Amino acid sequence: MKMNKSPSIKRLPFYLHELRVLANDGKKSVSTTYLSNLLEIEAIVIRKDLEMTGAKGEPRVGYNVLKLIERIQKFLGWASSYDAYLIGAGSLGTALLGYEGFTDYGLNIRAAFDIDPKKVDHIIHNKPVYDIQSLKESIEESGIKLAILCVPTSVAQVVTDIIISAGITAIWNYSYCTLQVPDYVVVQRVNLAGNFALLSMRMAEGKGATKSSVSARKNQNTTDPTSSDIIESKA
Amino acid sequence: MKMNKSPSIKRLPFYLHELRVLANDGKKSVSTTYLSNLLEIEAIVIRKDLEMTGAKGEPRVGYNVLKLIERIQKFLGWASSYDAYLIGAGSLGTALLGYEGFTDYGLNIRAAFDIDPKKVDHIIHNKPVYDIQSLKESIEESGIKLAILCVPTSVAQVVTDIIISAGITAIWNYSYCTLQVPDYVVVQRVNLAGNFALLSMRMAEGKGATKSSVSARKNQNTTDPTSSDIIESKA
DNA sequence: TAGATTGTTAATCGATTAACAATC
DNA sequence: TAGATTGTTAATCGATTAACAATC
Repeated sequence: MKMNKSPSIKRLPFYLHELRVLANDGKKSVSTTYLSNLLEIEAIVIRKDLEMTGAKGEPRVGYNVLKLIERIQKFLGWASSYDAYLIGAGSLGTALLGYEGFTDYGLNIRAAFDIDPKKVDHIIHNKPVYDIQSLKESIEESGIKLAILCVPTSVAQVVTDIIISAGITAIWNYSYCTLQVPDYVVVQRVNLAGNFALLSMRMAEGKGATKSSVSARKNQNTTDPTSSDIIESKA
Repeated sequence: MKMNKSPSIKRLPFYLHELRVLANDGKKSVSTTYLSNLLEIEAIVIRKDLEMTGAKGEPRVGYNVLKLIERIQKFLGWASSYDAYLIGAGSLGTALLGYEGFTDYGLNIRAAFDIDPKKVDHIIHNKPVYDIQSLKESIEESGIKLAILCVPTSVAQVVTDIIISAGITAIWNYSYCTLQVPDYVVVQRVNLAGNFALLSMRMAEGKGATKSSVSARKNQNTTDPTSSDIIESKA
């Protein structure tokens, strides 16, 4: 049984999302063939991924939707919520503050920190924004271990050093730079550029296909959730 | 020679970024060992990736910085600029409009489209925001082929159908849903959830490492740019 | 020369895919 | 039973890693 494969892990949230929709619709069970059609991922791939979570299906029937949701959530550690601080409430940080989908990941942004006096001590998307001066103290007092880093590249390393010294052990890095951190700190890096690189390569290939030359067959292959656009650290 | 490996392609923008910094500093040549230290990617991996672009290095010296930049840009198709429309100027869309780094990817957002009268016909981050009613016409007239999709999940498919009928052939999908598109349309999907899944799995592992129990050895392994957090379509 | 590097070939590792047995 | 499905085992494919020759 495979235990920790990144491509598989990255696909799990897709299953989870669809399963929640199904659960909402009152569906009791679901087959991998059904999910396969929905997500355009091969059924055998889905089955292998689910195996990793320890989920058990029933031949001829499929998987129990609620049990499967529970399994995946537990496997990902999304059953309970991670508290986090968001650092840098610029345009990207503000967008993330407003992203309600994070609760689906079991992620709870408790507060944001910024240097801009116009933002400090205000509320953005229902989250308090504090002065970055108080960041170290807040981390120490709250015991929060996870930081979402959205500061400019120029200060990313300095801020990183500070938050690590305050007790942060996991960083979701939206700043476009390689952070120097001690071994025990986990950094997960967002790589929008890499994602766009894949898109532009595929646009460039083109294969001469234009709208008019295209067959009318069922659309497919538009999404290969094997890879993605954000970078992770080694385990 | 490997020709189209996604993990490699996603790493290229990292090299490009550092190379530009080096070029700015007036550095003439660079070795893969140097880049390796900077990016925490194995030198042999970098060499293999560069080989893919057709770049040639000089034993004992390294690669010419400017030539390498040119090579990578050409390989990625970033030498000339892609014009794009951004659809949905909500919090995420607004953040992307303000992201100046896109010019580094050869991406030029020409305008945004939204349904909100408070935004329509205004300027956000120096980009005009038009009524989404005029989207179809604008695509047809401008001949723009690339759309950055930031609309709510509930309308993503409808909007997708419209823009494809208007001539869009490539979609960078920030909406969290699987889009149904014809074969000739390329969809690159952002998978923040998958990225966070990797982070939370690694946080959960933990291995009991706490700040105090940690060795002081040189930080490393904090970034493995092999995978990322956004999803791509099949070629 | 010794050493730092590129570039090439082979080996290993890991993920996907295929085949098919088992289930009811 | 036939058929839809899960689950398991083996085969294939692709990416990384290792080893080392070539260069100056």
